[in-house]
Amino acid sequence: MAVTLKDVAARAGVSRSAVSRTFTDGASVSDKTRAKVQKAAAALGYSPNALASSLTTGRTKMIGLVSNNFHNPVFLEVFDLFTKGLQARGLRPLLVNLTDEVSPENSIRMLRAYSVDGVIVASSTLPASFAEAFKEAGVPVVHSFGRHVPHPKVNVVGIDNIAAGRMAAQTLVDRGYTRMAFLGGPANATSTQDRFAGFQQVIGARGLDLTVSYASNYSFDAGRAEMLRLLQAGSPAQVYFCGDDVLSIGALSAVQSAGLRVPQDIGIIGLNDMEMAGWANINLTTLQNPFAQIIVASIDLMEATLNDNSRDPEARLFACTIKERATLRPLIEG
Amino acid sequence: MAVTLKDVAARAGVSRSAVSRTFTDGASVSDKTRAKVQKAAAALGYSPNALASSLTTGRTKMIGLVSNNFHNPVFLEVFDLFTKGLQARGLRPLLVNLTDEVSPENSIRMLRAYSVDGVIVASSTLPASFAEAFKEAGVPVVHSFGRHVPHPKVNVVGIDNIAAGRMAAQTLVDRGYTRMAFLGGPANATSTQDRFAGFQQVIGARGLDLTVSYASNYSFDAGRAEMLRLLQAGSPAQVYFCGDDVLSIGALSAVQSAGLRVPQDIGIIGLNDMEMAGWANINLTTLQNPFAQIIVASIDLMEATLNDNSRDPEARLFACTIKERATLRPLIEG
DNA sequence: ACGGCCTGTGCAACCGGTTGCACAGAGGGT
DNA sequence: ACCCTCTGTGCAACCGGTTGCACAGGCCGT
Repeated sequence: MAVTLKDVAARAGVSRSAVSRTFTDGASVSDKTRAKVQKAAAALGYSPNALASSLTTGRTKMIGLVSNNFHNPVFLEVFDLFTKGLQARGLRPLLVNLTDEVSPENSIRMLRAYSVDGVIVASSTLPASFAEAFKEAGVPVVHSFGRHVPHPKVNVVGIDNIAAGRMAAQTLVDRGYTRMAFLGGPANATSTQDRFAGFQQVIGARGLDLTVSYASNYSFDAGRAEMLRLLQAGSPAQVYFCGDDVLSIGALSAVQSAGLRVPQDIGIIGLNDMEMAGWANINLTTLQNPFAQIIVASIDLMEATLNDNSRDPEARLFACTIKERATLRPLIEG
Repeated sequence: MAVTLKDVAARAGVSRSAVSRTFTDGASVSDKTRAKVQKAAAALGYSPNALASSLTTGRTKMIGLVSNNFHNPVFLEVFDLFTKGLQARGLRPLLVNLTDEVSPENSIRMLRAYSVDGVIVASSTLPASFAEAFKEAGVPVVHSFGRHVPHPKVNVVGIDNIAAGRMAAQTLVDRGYTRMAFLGGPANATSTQDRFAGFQQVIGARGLDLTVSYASNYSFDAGRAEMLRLLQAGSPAQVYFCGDDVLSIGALSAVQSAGLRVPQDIGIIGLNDMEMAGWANINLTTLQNPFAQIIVASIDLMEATLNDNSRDPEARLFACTIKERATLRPLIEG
């Protein structure tokens, strides 16, 4: 059925090695044979079998793209950028949906069976140990959107969550808020903890009011439910720093449902700057997560690790920037 | 580095064939050798190389998942369901992001180089010819979210767009609307054309008013822009059937920005029932696209075609159902 | 004319598995 | 004791490529 090396060799009247060499760059072939081979290959519609060659070269150019975030719309943007970025470098994403699995064993076995060159764990909610298990299995790995630590065991790329917390706090202080609240994502997520730590640092240093609560997960419903609960409980804060845009949008809808106005009665600031945050009916002030930079850096790091799997793991982190829209009261001048 | 068949065979004191046979079901091995092999394999942490075996079996269990819809949030749900569904059957999705590519040649070459067993084209905006090119190249293919035709050249699974258009129209008629409008997606998309045809059938038969316009693409901004234009032009219709939920949400925001109320001043009905449509601050009445069914059917059809690539291509189509929320005036009783 | 070098080619072994075939040996029937 | 069948195993060839090595032949300098 499929046309192979041998067919091309026969038609071109050369050895199989000659054909193989014209299709691997850096190999030495004369112009004459190369021309013959290319003509025969074109006539037969031949293209080399990447998997067969991986058997001897040890490279498949496939990268496992592992994630468990298939419900937060920002991850569609993430998958878009990852697939485009990998394709642009000749790498192929083998997508793995973790869903309910928390232990990495199955994924490791599967991805090794398929001889992926490396694995990118794209998740803000998986623990560091997950990515580390791949490294222990000898698979080059990058954890994207993971927690930043000074000397990580595996490559990690993400935002500086502590700095982001500080930035959010400073933004609110500059606008004259005095009674703030933190409405985090799941309390046990390291990103939540780090953001809160940074937030608290700045608020605490000023001696301002700070209350804390957590949504059960990163979703609209969880954000709305938690904010409704807070409003019902009475005496809400002046402004809420939410763990994520989708949570913010849920909170926003709760505030509006309660007949209160944003930002006049209650302010909201999110984090991520997902596409939807910019929609005219939402117009959320938020900290912009530099997705594109993180993804480029992740792929860079992946390539570097592929070239030298013994290099020391590295943490690359990026700063968020504030994206001013319409859910905070204006800056106080002077 | 990696442990191979040979290592296991040596440790278990059997031939390589024996090892191979214990890992392929249906092969004849005695309980005694099987036990020996499994013990040795476990001790060495062996797992078979799927790509090497594909060389002789001709099956990789990899499926190309090709799409160009990386901006419509419903497709995150689609990818979630596809990856889970494929994984559950032991298939591995190799994700291809088409982005700006419209011609299938590159994808075909690439996917053949990786010997995928089949290809699922998941796109509502690619022409039928795209999927057909895979079939011509000898690759089993299913087009999900494609256009339904009675005798398709390739397997196609999707919704009955004409019936959906009729259902939308009937829903509006039942609520006493008399001046309706169709606010479609891109005018050259077959889904848009079919939905309009069905819509027009019912409206026309009653002699009711119908105006038509198109958004430049399936996005919030396009929906909002088009609706703002319509409102500015004056004398809007009583109700709009939008080509897609994300378009509806854009239109909804435009109506609200103009100071009009939904559904009192203007009604809106969408199509898809994306997660967001159910959010409390949107609450969009819409036709529910049976994603889960479509995806299960697509994978079923894929498996059937893998087992017999000469079977006749088949079209499976599913009906939408109306999801009542709050953007239409209530039903007229009696 | 001779030796040395350099380029390009083919042979054959190998990557990690699978599988048709021959055959050893156990077990059963008479 | 004999023959037959049946189960399980190993050998070796093969899947579609890559690559170390030997070597043919051309070219150069002297």
